[in-house]
Amino acid sequence: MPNHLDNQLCFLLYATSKEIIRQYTMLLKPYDLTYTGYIAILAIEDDEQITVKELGQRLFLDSGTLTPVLKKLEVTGYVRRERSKDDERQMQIYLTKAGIEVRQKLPEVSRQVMKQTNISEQQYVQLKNALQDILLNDLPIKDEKLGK
Amino acid sequence: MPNHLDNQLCFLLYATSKEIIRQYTMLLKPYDLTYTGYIAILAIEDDEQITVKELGQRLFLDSGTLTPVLKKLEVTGYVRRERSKDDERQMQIYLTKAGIEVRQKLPEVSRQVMKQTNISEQQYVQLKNALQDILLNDLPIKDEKLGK
DNA sequence: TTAAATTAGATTGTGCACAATTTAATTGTG
DNA sequence: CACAATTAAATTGTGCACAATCTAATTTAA
Repeated sequence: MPNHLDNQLCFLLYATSKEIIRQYTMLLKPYDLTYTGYIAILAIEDDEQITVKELGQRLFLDSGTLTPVLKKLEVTGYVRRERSKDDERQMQIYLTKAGIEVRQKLPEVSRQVMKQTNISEQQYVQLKNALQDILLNDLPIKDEKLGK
Repeated sequence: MPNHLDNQLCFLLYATSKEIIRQYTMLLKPYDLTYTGYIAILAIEDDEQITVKELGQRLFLDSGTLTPVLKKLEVTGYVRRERSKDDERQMQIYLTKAGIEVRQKLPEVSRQVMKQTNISEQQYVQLKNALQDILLNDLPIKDEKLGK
């Protein structure tokens, strides 16, 4: 790697993240899912109704990103979107039967990517902790979301 | 974090990477640089002529991403682009005087972001090694680029 | 040596990310 | 109550990423 980038943690994060997401994207194509659609479906529990705002908090994404993703998931048939009766500003999102079904198949995709990545259990844990620490420091407001 | 995402290394990589790049982006605005422009300038040595292809190998980016970025850097005045005399298919990219000057100021940006991140030296090294290992496993062809 | 294959870069199309703005609904306050 | 302030989602605009295609230049091989 080039002189001034090889010591840059950010560049490594950026490149590694892109590469792993590229692998997910390929494996998700058969399900007609993008990576963003994938994490959205994972973040919604089977029996849950969730607003765009709360989903955005879970995924660190805003409505500008989520609205088109959720609309596409709706067209594909994995979620439904309904205006909340209580508060007409809110959209209630929930999984359809097809969404619940595809959600059950997704851990296998994750397993396949992790297999290719081929890191040790120890490194996995270290990496997870280090990344959570960084997110904690950079997003102090959202501490509670990381379960710390 | 939501049940099924909190154990997902990929999601942590993705979220952390986005957050750190967002911080870079804010700090780079005064220099009229995006994060992609920033890593491009870092990857070009002061006295170097480099092709789009080789720059892409250093940055893990293709011409579809780099061409518009380099064109914008050219308009801003940080690089120049010239067709190679030897091989008319190649573009030779090199830093202008302004590019060399801004490049010298960039380590300070990186230092500021790392300060906010507030991770220990030990974690920094662990994280770097773990990420390099993953990139190595996922991009076996490009091993030599990681200096391993 | 020239036609086929390869290569470099540019272009096109899709899909995020995210800031900023807009719209509509709700809440808070005098 | 009325109206200002706030809020949720959608919209708009910019800038990547990356696959796929295209074009032009170069290389290979019959």
